[in-house]
Amino acid sequence: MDMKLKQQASAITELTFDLLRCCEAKEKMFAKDHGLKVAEFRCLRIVEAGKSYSVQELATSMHLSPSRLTRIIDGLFAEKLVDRVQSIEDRRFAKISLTNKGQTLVGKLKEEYADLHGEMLKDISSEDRDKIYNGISLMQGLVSTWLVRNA
Amino acid sequence: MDMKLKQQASAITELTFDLLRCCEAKEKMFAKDHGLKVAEFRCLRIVEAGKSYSVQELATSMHLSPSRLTRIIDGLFAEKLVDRVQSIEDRRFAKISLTNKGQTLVGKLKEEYADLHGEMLKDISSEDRDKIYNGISLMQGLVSTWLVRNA
DNA sequence: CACTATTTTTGCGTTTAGCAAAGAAAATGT
DNA sequence: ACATTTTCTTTGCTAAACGCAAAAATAGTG
Repeated sequence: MDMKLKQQASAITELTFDLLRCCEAKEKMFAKDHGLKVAEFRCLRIVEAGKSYSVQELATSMHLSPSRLTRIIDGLFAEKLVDRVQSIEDRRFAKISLTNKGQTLVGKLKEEYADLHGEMLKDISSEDRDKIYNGISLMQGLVSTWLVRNA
Repeated sequence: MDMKLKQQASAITELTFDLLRCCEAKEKMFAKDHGLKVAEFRCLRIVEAGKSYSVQELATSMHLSPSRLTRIIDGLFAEKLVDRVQSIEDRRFAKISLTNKGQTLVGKLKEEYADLHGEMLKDISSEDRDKIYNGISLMQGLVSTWLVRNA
């Protein structure tokens, strides 16, 4: 009886596809409104204040190539949003971290991006919000492990 | 007490963001494996056999500009996957539809893309699949209406 | 110290995307 | 009837996003 699975898979495929398009549009709008390129916004969004990252770490967590990350970081560095120093222990490594200016911006960015989602979520019940959280959480886990196995 | 909302919004923001990156990687892999550009796959995925579409229809449903669509269709046309004819009633309109070759491909594409998701979903319970469906469905609706209002 | 492995950067080509202007056809006003 | 405006698509141009392969720099190893 995995007719059921097939049907569910089909529906979820369709829905995820649509969600993706919408969220991409949403990200693009948000980045533009804040004077950032989409790639820059995506990168800033994952660096935490105080921590430092290698190019590779950022690349893998963004699902991009290291060379691509070099370019994105170039941009952020030019805007003085991140520092880039050679690691002392192993000078092959770069250590990328937020400048003060970067920290301020990222703080604002995260705040406002969450607010945007708050705006979307404010008219539904708390239970429905939990349903969204649980559903997306499950899906994210599945896609993520699938990717690891198939990449 | 909309502290709760803020917290939920924050968590959903984070999760959606991660899901997005993974699904983009997934789409890219799938398109590449089928010898298609990502944009082409995305376009083919929304055209149904037997129907015909204007450039604008495709553009809006893909959240892209008409000019971008012209180029994507150029590519599909060159590969003889779609036909492009002038509408007889109003010759400003283009009527884009799948060729036989296109129909065959799209059928296979949809089948295999759903199978890929079936593969991901096969090890969880039917109830959890419903949770995913419900969660993503809710979210998709919210983002979609938000976009309409804010674009 | 030569050789190999790792990390990042550079050069280059491809893909994705939109804007503004042009082109073509229909609708509208006078 | 025909000039004007509107609508739909395409073209020319530019920017952004991205990865591959080679180079550069450093570390580790026989």
